[in-house]
Amino acid sequence: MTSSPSEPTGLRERKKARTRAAIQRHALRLFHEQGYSATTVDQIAAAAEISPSTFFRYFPTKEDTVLYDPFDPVLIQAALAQPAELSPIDALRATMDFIREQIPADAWEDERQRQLLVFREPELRSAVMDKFAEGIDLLAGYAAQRTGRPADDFEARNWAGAVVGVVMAAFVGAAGDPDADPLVVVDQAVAHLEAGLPL
Amino acid sequence: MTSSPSEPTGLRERKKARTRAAIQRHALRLFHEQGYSATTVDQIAAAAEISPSTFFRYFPTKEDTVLYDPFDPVLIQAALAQPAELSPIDALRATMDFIREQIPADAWEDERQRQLLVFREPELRSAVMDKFAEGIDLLAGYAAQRTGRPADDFEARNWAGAVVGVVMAAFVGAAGDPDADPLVVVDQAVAHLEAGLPL
DNA sequence: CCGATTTTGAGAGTTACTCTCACTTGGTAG
DNA sequence: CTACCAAGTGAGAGTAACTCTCAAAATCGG
Repeated sequence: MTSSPSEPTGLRERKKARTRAAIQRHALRLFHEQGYSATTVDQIAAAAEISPSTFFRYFPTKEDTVLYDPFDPVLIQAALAQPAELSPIDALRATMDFIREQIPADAWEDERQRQLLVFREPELRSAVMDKFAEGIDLLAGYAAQRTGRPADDFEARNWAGAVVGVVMAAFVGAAGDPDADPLVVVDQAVAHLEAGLPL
Repeated sequence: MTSSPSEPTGLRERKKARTRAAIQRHALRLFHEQGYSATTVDQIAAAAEISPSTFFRYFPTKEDTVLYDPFDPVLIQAALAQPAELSPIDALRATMDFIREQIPADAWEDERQRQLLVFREPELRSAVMDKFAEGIDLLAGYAAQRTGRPADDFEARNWAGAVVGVVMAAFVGAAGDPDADPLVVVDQAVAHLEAGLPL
């Protein structure tokens, strides 16, 4: 498959990574073909040519095959790398611009497919919402640090809640629309938030 | 055949309501005593003196014994009853005041216990987050209606997302603190949101 | 090449949930 | 009062997501 750019790891680790990727790929394909709940772990294991017990060594739950977002760590890295002069919200915007420029279009398309699946299946939706909630903690710490406040500052938390909420609304609203670009929608949402949410 | 069930006075219906309440009561008690995942449906059924299959006739899933919020419909009713002159956010505040005045203290205490449980158990947390997400749709429609906008208005949705996000942040932040009064925390959160989220 | 470590597969066990079927019980009409 | 119907119930079989254990196989370090 895709040749790793520079991974001087042992054969063991490469094989592991390949198996992991294979499981995820086959899982997503099967979910796409038959739906999430109609696909059993046994089917995924069979498709990836591993035993069912091995499946659970790679993914703690069936959900996790879909839930893992490869861009999450990239995004966090980019956010932390923003210049300190920027306000939290400007830093956020700059981070999104970074994504727009750095992520190749086809990878982004895969990611969109994943998002669509995740918002369509009710079982997965709730798991994703929980990830959003985790995002509040992350963003709150980020905002607190950037504005020189204590880590558990109430206003920083509140701000983070509003940002995540606005993003959540955008995603939930656009869940059915396969043509909506999440980045654009989030951009608009953040702008409206920054303007003080005029109604 | 009797086709006007406007009066819930049959012996059958009363028994049903009693069984339902008994299941829920024993479920919550057992969850409190042993933890949520350590409690099996069979145990709940045994405690409520019904067969396991009957359990699922009353609650589609084990989660649902905890997830049902008795104040939800009351809250929605109260929100809809607010005078039209109030801005969406003032209407919201007035609704919370209504709760504060109308809900008896002991019922509210039970509700707080339930909330604590729900935010502590990771399995339940994600389900609750999904309920929050549903809240966005509800609030968005509410705000749109109050400001004379189309039901799917972007800014109304966005506003709803921010409000729900802020509330979510408050709850998640106060999840571990059994002394925090949710109403007070939400009050502060909404005030900060209204002030434009200064950081 | 050999011994230690890691990874894997087979299989048994638990639990949430589904479905079917026969039985009982509450409500009602004659 | 009786006979009948529909609703509520329990027993039990079945499925699927996990969990755990143990032994075989692959990989690695020396």
